Amino acid sequence: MAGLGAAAPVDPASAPAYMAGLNDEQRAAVEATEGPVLMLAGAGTGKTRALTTRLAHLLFTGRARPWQLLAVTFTNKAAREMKERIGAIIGESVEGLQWLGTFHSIGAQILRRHAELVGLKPSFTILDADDMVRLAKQVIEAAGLDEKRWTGRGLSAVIDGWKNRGLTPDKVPANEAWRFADGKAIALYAAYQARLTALNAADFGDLLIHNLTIFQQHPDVLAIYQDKFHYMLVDEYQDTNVAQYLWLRLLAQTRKNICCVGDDDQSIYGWRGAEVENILRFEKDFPGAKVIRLERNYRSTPAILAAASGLIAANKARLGKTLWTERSEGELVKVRGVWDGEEEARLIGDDIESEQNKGRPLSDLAVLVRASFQMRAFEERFNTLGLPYRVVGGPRFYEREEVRDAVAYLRLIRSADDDLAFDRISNKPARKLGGQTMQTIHALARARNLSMMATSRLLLESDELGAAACNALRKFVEMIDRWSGEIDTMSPRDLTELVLEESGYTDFWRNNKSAKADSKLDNLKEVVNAVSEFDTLAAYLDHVALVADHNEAQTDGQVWLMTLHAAKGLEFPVVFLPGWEEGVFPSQRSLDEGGAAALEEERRLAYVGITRARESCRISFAANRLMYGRWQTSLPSRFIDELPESEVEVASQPGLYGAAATTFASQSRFDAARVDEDAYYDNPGWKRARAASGRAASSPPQIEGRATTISVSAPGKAKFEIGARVFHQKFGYGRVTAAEGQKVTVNFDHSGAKKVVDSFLTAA
DNA sequence: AGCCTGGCAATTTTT
DNA sequence: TTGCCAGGCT
Repeated sequence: MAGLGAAAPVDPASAPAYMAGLNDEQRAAVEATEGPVLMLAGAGTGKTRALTTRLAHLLFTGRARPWQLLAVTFTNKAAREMKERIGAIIGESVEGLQWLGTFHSIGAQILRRHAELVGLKPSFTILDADDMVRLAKQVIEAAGLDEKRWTGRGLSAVIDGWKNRGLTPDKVPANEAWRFADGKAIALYAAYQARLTALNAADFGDLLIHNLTIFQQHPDVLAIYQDKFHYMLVDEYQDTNVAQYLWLRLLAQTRKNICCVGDDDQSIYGWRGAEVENILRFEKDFPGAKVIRLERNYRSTPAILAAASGLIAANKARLGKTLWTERSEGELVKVRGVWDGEEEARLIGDDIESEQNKGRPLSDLAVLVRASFQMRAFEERFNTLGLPYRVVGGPRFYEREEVRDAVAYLRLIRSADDDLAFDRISNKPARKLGGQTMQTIHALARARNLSMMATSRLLLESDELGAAACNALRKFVEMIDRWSGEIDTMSPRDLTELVLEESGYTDFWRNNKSAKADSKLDNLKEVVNAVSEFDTLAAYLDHVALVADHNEAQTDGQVWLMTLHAAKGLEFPVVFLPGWEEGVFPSQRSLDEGGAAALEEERRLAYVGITRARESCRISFAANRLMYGRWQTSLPSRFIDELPESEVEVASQPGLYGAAATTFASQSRFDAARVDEDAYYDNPGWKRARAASGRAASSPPQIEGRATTISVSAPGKAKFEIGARVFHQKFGYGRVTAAEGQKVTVNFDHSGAKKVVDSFLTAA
């Protein structure tokens, strides 16, 4: 984006240089400063640019000072990027933009200032997802429930769901109690919150929920912030949950200068509480809102855009946008069917090598999967080919055992009441504080409602513990006390090094002979490095809790491998989208849990996947897949059917779904096998087929193009009688035990009962 | 305290 | 099939 550099000082009166190069819509989005604005920004339409320019514009024109801008994002990465780009435009420090950050970090900032209003000390600890689960587990244990049936994970999910909706325990509708532990859910939630308060801790959800409580109960405090934030900007608005929505609405109430940016078609976090409804409803929530659509796409070829648009058109709940581009024709979207997952990995591996031979850097290529278990096949293939690849996501730095342990020491030093930290490291490395002693401490702590550290001190004054335990505990407590005493005298880095050495924690891993020990020690060093960048231990600990990502080395020359979720916001010249099979994508599990709404979300995920591609998008599916150690036959994803044919080039292996269907072109899009699926009559492919054959279709999708007539063979009757001996290429010989349309259950001699499509079978 | 073994489950995971 | 967890064993 030329011309946006730290350019000349700008006279607010003249046409500002930073506006140069913006298209009309982007410019409108920048200039519509007053009142509510919804910026509907399609994939690849220059959203970030419009948004950062808007903020720069507000500053340049003197409408706001940096500290009067509230700009919220979901990720630290987005916040960082925004800061950098604004800095590049205004050509000066962006230090003053203290209210540019994630919902959670801003929520935490506000909460620290008013913590006492919700019963916390300003030094409260921020708990992450893992801590939440542990705490939930303790609550379940304390309630005497069956811990096998009711897990910490389960409870924390329920609580998190309520928090996403802005519900404190007193506000949860009574009829939702059934959600956990036979109606005890709400009481458990209340107990969980009580524990948090006792621990002087807040979980992620609390960072916003407590804000809401404070705003609602203390209008004077709310007024401070309503007054403070002259202009508000929200990125990825389609991903906001109810709590975030309420928070925004409260803050925007008086000045109403709120600009929400998002794309309803890219809402893929519904399962985490995001409400697409928030964006769909914006104009009702903020009367008089201007809606600005960014529809000009600077990223992809027309075929890619048309394929994505055709697909997403099948969704009902959307505001609707039409992406367009000035780019000229490129290659069609490729759809390829293969025999099994291994072959799919081979195909994509070959493609990658051939792109590489054409001189394309590997970092131009990305493989995007629905779920991480799908990555393994590719990793194996890439390893055999010697293709360097890079997995994005996966276990993160601050989720690793050794890192969490190290951090737990620091947490306990900073905040003695942090029982979760106490629990975690009191006997790691082993220092003779075994289960017996811990139980005594737990019991007393619960009875007295004291923290474990406080309880320990009490116990040391008594004769409750045996001499050995007493000694061990005393040593531990004294050690922590000694370190705590150094918080203000030592640098965070020195203190961390001291703690890791003196506690014996480093030795714990040095003495560990397992293969992992080396990398664990490296990670501990990395913690020390990370701490060095902070002036105070407190600042570091907040960073750890809120900024879970850790700078990873920037590498080139590696193929990207990641989930579709992780790919949102990224783009690549060549994108591979494997695993487009019913059950995998759309994920059966999603569909089971969320029904029609979930299907739409899966479709948006597909849309996100396709729109990541700049030049080439290659979708694939396998007819057979090894899942959980069982071979499953699978049908091509309905999303493949929903791609407009004019934009797609299909190259399927012959005979995927039986000998009868060797070429799809003259049959249905792929094979006859799918014809019998009941759902088939409802899907757009069928409707299109009917429309094409001149019969009335209930709602033919409005897809333009050189659509060819699709002839669909009549649903077949079961070809095999129950009891018939059959042969299957993969499973060998077996006997038919049940038949339902073309789905036949066969008891195979060697691999047991399986459901297969009858076209795979031959009489034996 | 650490090791073994059976049972059970198995997306996505911005903070 | 793998991988995690809890409970029992040495």
